[in-house]
Amino acid sequence: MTRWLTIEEQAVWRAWLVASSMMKERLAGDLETATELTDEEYGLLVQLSEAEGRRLRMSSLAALGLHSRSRLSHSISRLVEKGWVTKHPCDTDRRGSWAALTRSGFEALEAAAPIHIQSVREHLLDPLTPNQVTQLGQICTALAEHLCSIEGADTALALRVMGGPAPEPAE
Amino acid sequence: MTRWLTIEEQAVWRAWLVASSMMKERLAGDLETATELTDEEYGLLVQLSEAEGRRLRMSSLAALGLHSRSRLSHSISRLVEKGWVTKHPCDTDRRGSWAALTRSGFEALEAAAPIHIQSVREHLLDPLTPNQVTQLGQICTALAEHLCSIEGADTALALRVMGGPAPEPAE
DNA sequence: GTCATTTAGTTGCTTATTCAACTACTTTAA
DNA sequence: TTAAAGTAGTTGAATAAGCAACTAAATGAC
Repeated sequence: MTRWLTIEEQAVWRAWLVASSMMKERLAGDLETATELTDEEYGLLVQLSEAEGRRLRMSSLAALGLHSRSRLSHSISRLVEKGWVTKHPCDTDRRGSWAALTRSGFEALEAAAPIHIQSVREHLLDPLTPNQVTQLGQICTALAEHLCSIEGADTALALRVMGGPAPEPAE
Repeated sequence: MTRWLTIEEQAVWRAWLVASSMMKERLAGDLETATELTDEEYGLLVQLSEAEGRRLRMSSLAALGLHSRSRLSHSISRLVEKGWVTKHPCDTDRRGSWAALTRSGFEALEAAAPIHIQSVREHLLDPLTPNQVTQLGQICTALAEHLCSIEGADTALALRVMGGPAPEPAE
């Protein structure tokens, strides 16, 4: 027998659903109207920008984000065409290849970051009390841990890298 | 000047990002492996099932969910082909049309609902303490209100209808 | 060493999503 | 009453995503 959701549980679930989908749309919209990057591109470039040497193996990149291998391959090709990423072979494993952020990719990212940060503040942080922000962090961490444990993913890694904020203007 | 995110703020944002995207993926996955409905189809059928007469105008359906008009049109066509939805013209406004849940659509939904509920419990509610569930509800409601107010959408409507849980086995 | 297996990544085909243009009807207002 | 503007919805072409088959290299078993 199915244990139905109570009214309160339904309300929580729906609020989550609405908030998370609207948030995603809104942040993507803000980014795409104010910069030359889409949300997806931004995410990939951020990952690269934060990696050592501003480059990552395709497999690492796929493991981090939520891209399938195939989608990643397609997406990166587009980024290469736009001149924001270059690819070069890996010499310790000749099957592999590196995707590296170019100067111009980095610049595009630098230009987009303030918009994105502003958007996160405005739509996620500012509407909540400081207490709620803390609570939200704890809650989402718990959820992420649960979800990672289920699929054997590494939470620490996921939380460290995904969709991060800013390209360190870096040395 | 950009006001950067603090470490704590970054952590909250990333936890949110990871949790919401993994949640979406996981729930969709659970549904699609255990039922004949995709996540998107489920959402549309739920909306229809909860509407009066189990039917809605295309425009209402578009306004509720996050589908563009065009996407909705395509999606509904597919549902019609599968026999889960029928369309008929609206006689008070001859431009308009109704999308109505069929018997077989309703049955598909009934079969899928327990899976979905179970999934929501397992991945969203159960990993949290009762307190956290309450907090999450308040937080997401606040966020949804903020986001709705920005784009002039009706929060009450969004929270009432979107992505709901169960087809009331109904009279 | 050599054959089977696994892993890295790409490619092509199918399906889905978006965008812009379009038809048809309603509403407004002169 | 008729022209202008707005609204409901669809369609078709272009782009993106997902799936399965594929190449090539590395690993592991014997």
